[in-house]
Amino acid sequence: MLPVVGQAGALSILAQPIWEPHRRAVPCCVAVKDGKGIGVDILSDLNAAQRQAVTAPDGPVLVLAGPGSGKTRVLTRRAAWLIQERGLPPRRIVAVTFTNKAAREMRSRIESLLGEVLGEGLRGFTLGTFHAICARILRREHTHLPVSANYAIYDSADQRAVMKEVVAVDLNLDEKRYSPDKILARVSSLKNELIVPDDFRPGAYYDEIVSRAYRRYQERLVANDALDFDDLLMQTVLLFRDHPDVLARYQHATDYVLVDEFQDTNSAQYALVRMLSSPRNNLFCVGDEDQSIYRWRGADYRNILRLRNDYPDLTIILLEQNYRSTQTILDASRAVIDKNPQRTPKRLFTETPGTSADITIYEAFDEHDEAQFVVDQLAGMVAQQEVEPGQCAIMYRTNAQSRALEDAFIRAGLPYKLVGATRFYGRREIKDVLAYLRTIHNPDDTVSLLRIINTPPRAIGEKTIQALESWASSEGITPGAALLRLAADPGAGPFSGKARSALAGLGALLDAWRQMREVIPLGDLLKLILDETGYLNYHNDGTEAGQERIDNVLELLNVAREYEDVPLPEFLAEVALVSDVDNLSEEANAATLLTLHAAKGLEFDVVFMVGLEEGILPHSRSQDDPEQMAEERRLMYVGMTRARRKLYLIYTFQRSQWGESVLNIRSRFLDDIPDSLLTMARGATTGVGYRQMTTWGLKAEEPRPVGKQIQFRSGQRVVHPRFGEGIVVESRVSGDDEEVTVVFEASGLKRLMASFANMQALDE
DNA sequence: CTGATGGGCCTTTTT
DNA sequence: GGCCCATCAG
Repeated sequence: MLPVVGQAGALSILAQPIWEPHRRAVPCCVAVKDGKGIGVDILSDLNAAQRQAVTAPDGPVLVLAGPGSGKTRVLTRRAAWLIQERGLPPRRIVAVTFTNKAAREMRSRIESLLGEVLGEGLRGFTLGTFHAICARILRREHTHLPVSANYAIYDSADQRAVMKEVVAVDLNLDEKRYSPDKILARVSSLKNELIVPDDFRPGAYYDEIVSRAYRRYQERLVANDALDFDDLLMQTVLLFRDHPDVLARYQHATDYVLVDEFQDTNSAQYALVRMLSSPRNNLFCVGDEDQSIYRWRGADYRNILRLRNDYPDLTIILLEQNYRSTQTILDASRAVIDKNPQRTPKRLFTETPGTSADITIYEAFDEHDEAQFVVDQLAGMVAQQEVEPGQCAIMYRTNAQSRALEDAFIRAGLPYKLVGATRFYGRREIKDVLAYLRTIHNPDDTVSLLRIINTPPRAIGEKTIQALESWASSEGITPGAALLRLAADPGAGPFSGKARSALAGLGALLDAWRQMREVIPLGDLLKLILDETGYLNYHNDGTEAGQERIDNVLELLNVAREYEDVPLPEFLAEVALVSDVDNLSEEANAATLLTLHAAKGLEFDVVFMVGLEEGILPHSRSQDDPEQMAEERRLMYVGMTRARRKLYLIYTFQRSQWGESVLNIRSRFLDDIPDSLLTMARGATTGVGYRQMTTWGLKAEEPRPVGKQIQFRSGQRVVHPRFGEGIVVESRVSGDDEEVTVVFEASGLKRLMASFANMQALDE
């Protein structure tokens, strides 16, 4: 028997006005005592172009805003202006941002701008990411969907679990040949293009598999009462397309739509923006095609062009004055981005002069030297009181690069903030605990149930799970529902004594929690789960890693206590949609380590960009596609333009990648910056290619002669009859021969045996 | 049924 | 260098 619970949450959602978001219990700072007058402020401190944008007439507006040109400022002022000068009620405005953090900041800025004039604050103002806004719409309109109002939001790990089942069980294919991740990537791009399984016409054989997998995957999601990230967008668009009455309701409730980071919208998001803002077409988009870095996620900066075509009366405003960086940093960034074809040329300028000392270029020996250099420079500047640590950032292309940097910071005893890498909400222990909450909330979410069914171990193994699943399916219910039935009627089902008591025990716990959640706050519920499962003790193995896991769970408990009076579904949805940047704390005065992607929209006094090497930035996976290469260049541009006063550009001579040493050539992007804008730090050289390595030849460790005398030394120039000229990287005795590693000018890295290679040493 | 161990893979970026 | 998976002994 299923207990009837969960109505309260649903009702409180339905009772809200159509657009009203849930307001968190966490106090949000409303700067009421701003002292300034009311009304005049909105246009103060704006340049002509910014003012033009803020006060633009109704209808579609596109603001093309270069980095540091006051994009956020224009967006918030526009919203405030609409509310105050045009008298629009906040609840009739929809504003979309790229991250939750940006949304939070925008809200508090508007509130402080408008001050007391807004008695009740921004009540009903719809402000959030596309995903968050869509999640809310879908929950409210679930009757038109195949899922309930309690639907779970699956992240990539959950998606993977589902797709693995699809490939292995439903399609009976080899996971090695048909990687779930690859298929998911295809499915994701199909969803971003709004292509449902029925509309997909596979051409090649592989797509035939994708098509079948896509269909089964969707079926499994529905069976789990779940949607994935891409569904949030696609299903909302489909909902609006197939139910004109629903769309009309939202359109009537919406007078104005504002969109930030417009260059990073995908087809689904673009469709959504068009639908919502129609028929009034009061649409205000802000973006910069040069900062479009999410192509791989379906984003298409050409939406900016589409906007021009779709709205012939589009007002376009260019913001070209930069208020962030020095002239030197701006010139160097421009030298890099100017090489991209097909872009609107911009004349970015600043009134802040600069010198060539603003940009330092450094060739490190390897990633450890690189990290040490960063730490030394940082510590030096902080000691001289030239900069606050919190105003410094170290940026890299891939998360894997953070490790060496972290090590150096730890060894130097310097604090740092790390964005991404092992994302808080991606950690195993956090996912475990959230899976408990998700199962309580929605027992049909089988992915979550399977995650916790034997975590911590409670003697429910593979065999028992299979028995549960087959019994559930014979009864026509989900495994979660089967567990609850077993709790109510421990005699049901075909289970042996041990398995039966284990399953019924878990079912009873679930059942009890499901009833408790109605009457106790979220934090208490979580505490109860931790206590009754012994989850913390499960990780208490005396190791450092175990303690860290416990700390993380306790941290989650703190978060849950902040959401005390928030209904469970709201909490789960919010938690599923938080990004790393959202959690970036402003409090700690420590340097920030983050990927270039995560750096978008942020600014720092001092920026270190590391790993500026061919294969890393630009990434090797982008080499053969000009479009992707253009995106790598934009990534470089985004990184450089984050810096206010000082920019370090760093690359290494050699780097360990995949556990072995690799010799890298410095990034082509560096060579696009005129020397006159740069200062060379020790070790840096201009000019491309392997020649720079001679600098390090002497620094490289001398091979220790073991028994036999060696012929070649690292750093030595050699010539090979077939490969031509090169430089020895390493040479060591191997058996009774000598193994020489050489990087050749023409053909790159080769490993050769001295006795066969017939190489000649060259004199310098 | 669990935990330890070793081999074969990779690794871009994230809401 | 690390993660996931399969395998095996208790």
